[in-house]
Amino acid sequence: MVRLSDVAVHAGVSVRTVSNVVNDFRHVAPHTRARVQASIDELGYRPNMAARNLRRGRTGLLALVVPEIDSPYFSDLAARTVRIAEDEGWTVLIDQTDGDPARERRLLHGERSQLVDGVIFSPWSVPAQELASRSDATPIVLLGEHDGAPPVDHVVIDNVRAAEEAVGHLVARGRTAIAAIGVRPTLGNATAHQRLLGHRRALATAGMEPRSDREAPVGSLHRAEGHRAMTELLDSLEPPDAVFCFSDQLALGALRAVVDAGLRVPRDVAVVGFDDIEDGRYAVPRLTTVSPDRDQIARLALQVLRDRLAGDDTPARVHTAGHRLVVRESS
Amino acid sequence: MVRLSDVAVHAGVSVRTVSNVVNDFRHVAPHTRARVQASIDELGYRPNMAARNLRRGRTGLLALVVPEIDSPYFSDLAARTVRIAEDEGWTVLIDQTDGDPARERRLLHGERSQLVDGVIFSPWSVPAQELASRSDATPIVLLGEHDGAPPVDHVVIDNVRAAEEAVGHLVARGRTAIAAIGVRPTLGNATAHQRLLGHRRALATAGMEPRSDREAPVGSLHRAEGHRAMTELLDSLEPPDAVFCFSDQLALGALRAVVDAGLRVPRDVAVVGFDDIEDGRYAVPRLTTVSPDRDQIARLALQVLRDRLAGDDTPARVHTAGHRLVVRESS
DNA sequence: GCACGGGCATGCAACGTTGCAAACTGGGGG
DNA sequence: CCCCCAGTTTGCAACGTTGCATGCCCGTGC
Repeated sequence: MVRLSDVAVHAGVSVRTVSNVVNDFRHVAPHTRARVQASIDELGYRPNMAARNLRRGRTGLLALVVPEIDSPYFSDLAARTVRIAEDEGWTVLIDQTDGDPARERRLLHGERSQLVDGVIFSPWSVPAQELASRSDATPIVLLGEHDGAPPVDHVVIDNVRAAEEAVGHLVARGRTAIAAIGVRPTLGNATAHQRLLGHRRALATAGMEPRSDREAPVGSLHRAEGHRAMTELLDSLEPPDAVFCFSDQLALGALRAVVDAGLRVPRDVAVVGFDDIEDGRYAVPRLTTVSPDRDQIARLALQVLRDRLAGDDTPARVHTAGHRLVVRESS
Repeated sequence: MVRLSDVAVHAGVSVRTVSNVVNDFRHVAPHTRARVQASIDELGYRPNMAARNLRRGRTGLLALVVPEIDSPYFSDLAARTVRIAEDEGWTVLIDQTDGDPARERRLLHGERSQLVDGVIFSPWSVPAQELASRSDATPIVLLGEHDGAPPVDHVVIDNVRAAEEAVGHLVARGRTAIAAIGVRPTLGNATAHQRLLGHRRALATAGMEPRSDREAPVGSLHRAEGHRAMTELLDSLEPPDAVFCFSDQLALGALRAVVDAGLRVPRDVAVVGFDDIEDGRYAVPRLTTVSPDRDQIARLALQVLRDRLAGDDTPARVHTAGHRLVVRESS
């Protein structure tokens, strides 16, 4: 390992001067800078991050905690976050909870606290009240709503309104038996609840009765669950002619279930998803969906952390990112 | 921030003893351990990773460098790697190159070298010879083959054989005009070349002539390119009746192109992909594909790094993971 | 000619931890 | 009764870096 002192000896300057060159300190004479830089290059010096972090009290790392990195929505979000964070000089560490409450809890309460400067947390099963009782001092920002507005910064989209728009679109298309897939029994996850609320509101606006047998719960947001739920809906006495799914993954599973039942989309059943994942754009038929502004979500989350790290101690706020309904072939 | 010394004062022992408790050192009296642990819990002590890393000379971090985290293949691989690495006490940092040669180069030559203990690198555009000239001492393991067998550890699958099996399957299905999509002009990426080789071999075995107008190059491995390439193939004078795509993403794009052309899969054109991403399992029709054993890939890569960090300095080797052809509806 | 100031270079100390080796304890054997 | 040893605890130093404060040098202005 090459240290600053090695470079200093090689260049015939002090350790401090080498450090000044490495850190682009202003007051370094051009020829000194050039000489030191030459030594750095020749010796192949790399700053020791551990030492730098220790001295600076910052690591330059952020944790992005998601239920699963291999779900399209989160991998897309992760990719954007990594890119945007990099532009601001941060490196992102991705943590996967698999929805495991124990793991979420550990990460929430500071498992990474001395390793990262801040945490972007997408909770799955940890209840809101527990978020509030967090004692760790590392700045954190939550993705997604949580009931009871815990005193933690949030980045959200307007899920109620988005769901309302999606279902309103189905109504406008003349659908009369509109089901929802994606209801979550877990209280912790308010996102599903908000979307259900929007769904019901749109039905109410259209003068339709919400029917609990058309609000299908799921165990996960994966395709398989969408497939299963849709199959059950189609097997019911009064099958729906449209379905609003709380994720594109569910929608793609549902799409497949419609095909498996010998029906056509959108002729027999219209399908709308949520998330705007790439698969939906290439599905047959192309999936109508709600597209959250992920870049804005990532940017807002990073901005919150940046502000908090800069000493901003105003009360926690909720930051709302945009969304839009993208109508394609499936509805 | 709570330090070891704070805990030491609180528990009435030396700093070193607290450290011994934190690190599960054997020779600590049970009652001492209990008392120290109580202080740790009460004060909410968290080890300072920067200091620990500096002292130990290890960070416990690994970098996983992939072209893009939001492509299904890599996000799936990343998810598995993170899980398996965690079991071994490692934390994985995911780096995204976007296929940018400059960024690949930086990461290859040690941009992260003082931050991570090892690197799992999935190169995209950096040529093999440059891999060989790597001077950085951080252990590295490459995913995917590279011509010229540079002196770096590799984890691969037998791409030639896998491609041969895939195309052989199309031959067995009675297809006579079999195209390939995914040829890469870049010399660096030998994977595409290997798959093309397997494709040609299978054709030769079946007594068919390889035709360069049925070997479609692509600019990326995304759906859009698969769509474009397939559209062009279908527009040719003698359109193929089957296509082997070098990735599932390409295959899904191709699938869509067939539908857009008013044709049916597999009746008019059979489609086979490569990677076994989840979307393929739910596509309409379900995609036939080559499924690499990703868990084995991740495990092999981690094992290589573990061995190298333990001081193994035997010559670099090539480690081959398994694969299998999964026949579904698209062929 | 001298004082001053801005640009530049440096020495010292400290960040929080762990490796090392030494020091202490109590119990059993000589 | 003393010594030895295993078990336990401790002090010291060092990991490589950067903040702070200081000192040096040279050019400018009086």
